[in-house]
Amino acid sequence: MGRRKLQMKRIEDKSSRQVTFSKRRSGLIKKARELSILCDVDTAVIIFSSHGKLFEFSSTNSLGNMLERYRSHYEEKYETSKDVKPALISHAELLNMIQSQLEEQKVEQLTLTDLVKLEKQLTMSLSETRARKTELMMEYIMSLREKKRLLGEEYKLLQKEVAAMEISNTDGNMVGVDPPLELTLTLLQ
Amino acid sequence: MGRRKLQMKRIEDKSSRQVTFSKRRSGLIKKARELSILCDVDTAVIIFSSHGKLFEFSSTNSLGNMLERYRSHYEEKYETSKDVKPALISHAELLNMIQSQLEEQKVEQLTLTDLVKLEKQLTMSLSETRARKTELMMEYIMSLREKKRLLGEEYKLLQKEVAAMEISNTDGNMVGVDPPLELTLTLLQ
DNA sequence: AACTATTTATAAGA
DNA sequence: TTCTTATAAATAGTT
Repeated sequence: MGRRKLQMKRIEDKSSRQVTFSKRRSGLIKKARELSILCDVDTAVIIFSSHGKLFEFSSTNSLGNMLERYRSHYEEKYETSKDVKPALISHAELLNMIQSQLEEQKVEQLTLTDLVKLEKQLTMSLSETRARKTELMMEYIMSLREKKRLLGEEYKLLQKEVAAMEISNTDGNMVGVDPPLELTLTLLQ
Repeated sequence: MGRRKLQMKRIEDKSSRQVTFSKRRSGLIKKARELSILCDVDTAVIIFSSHGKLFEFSSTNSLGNMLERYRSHYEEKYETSKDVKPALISHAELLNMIQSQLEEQKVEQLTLTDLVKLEKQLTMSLSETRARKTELMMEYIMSLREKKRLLGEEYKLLQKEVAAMEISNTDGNMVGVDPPLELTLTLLQ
């Protein structure tokens, strides 16, 4: 669809190959986006330029999700990568930045509804990330709590033993030691 | 490009949504193939229909190759930073979302330069927020460590007292109690 | 980066 | 569904 019909083979002229790459790349991504919106499906596009530069599109909030989904579609065994990362920024902040960036452009073109829609999109993707982060934090905190619990048990055991010694001491003639048994375990609550 | 211009939103009529899906899906894959041939690049497309059926295209022999390449590209990009994990939504993805949201507004008002500036702003703000979160987490972790440290000190004190009792017991005639003093404080490391 | 002549994709109709 | 066709959209070559 241009001035001439192209033969379907590599464009040899480097310059026009680059121009065509740029045009068709954005065209492809636009089509992928439209497909996902119009037909309510998830679409992803990955492009590696001849020099290894990556271009990507995903209709879901992360291309990683698509890839994971793709893998699970075929490979039942896929190591769930735990190296998932915290989300980073509030929606309000993000919107502020976007708005301020656009302020000098055509803010009047952006309705509140547009921003709300945008926020909704961002919210969805952020909430997932946030959930993963919370999970990781909870794991860590639970492991600390467990350590404290174990220590607390040892501590109580020791208390009992000390108490037993005291009793045996009152029966015998032991030199007085006055352990601070009133130490509570509030720290372990 | 048809008899009428479509609104860019989900096609509600199930039948025509299905027809459009079929047409545009093959169109998208055709475009992906042409892009890879004309411009000598590697392209992959993944589509999950609303009922989970997978459609795929890859210019290389296997889509798996593309995904591996994608993954290594991604990991390489972030491998150097140990503390900070990569965001689930990359800036590229974020920009995709923003752009798609704005597409029907006034895209022509947004130059690539604007988007690059926006991305830069986002990047800065993300790293700040990330740093702040790390700070907070560190604070929290440090407070837990402090609690453990205090508890450890009490524990050591108790050990000493028990040891003192034992010594006085060997001097006297105490009934044997054998406290597990070998309990270490490794948990507190 | 823009512009347009053409080709291509596709929405609705048959 | 599949084929047709009017029309929208993409884009090759040009400026």
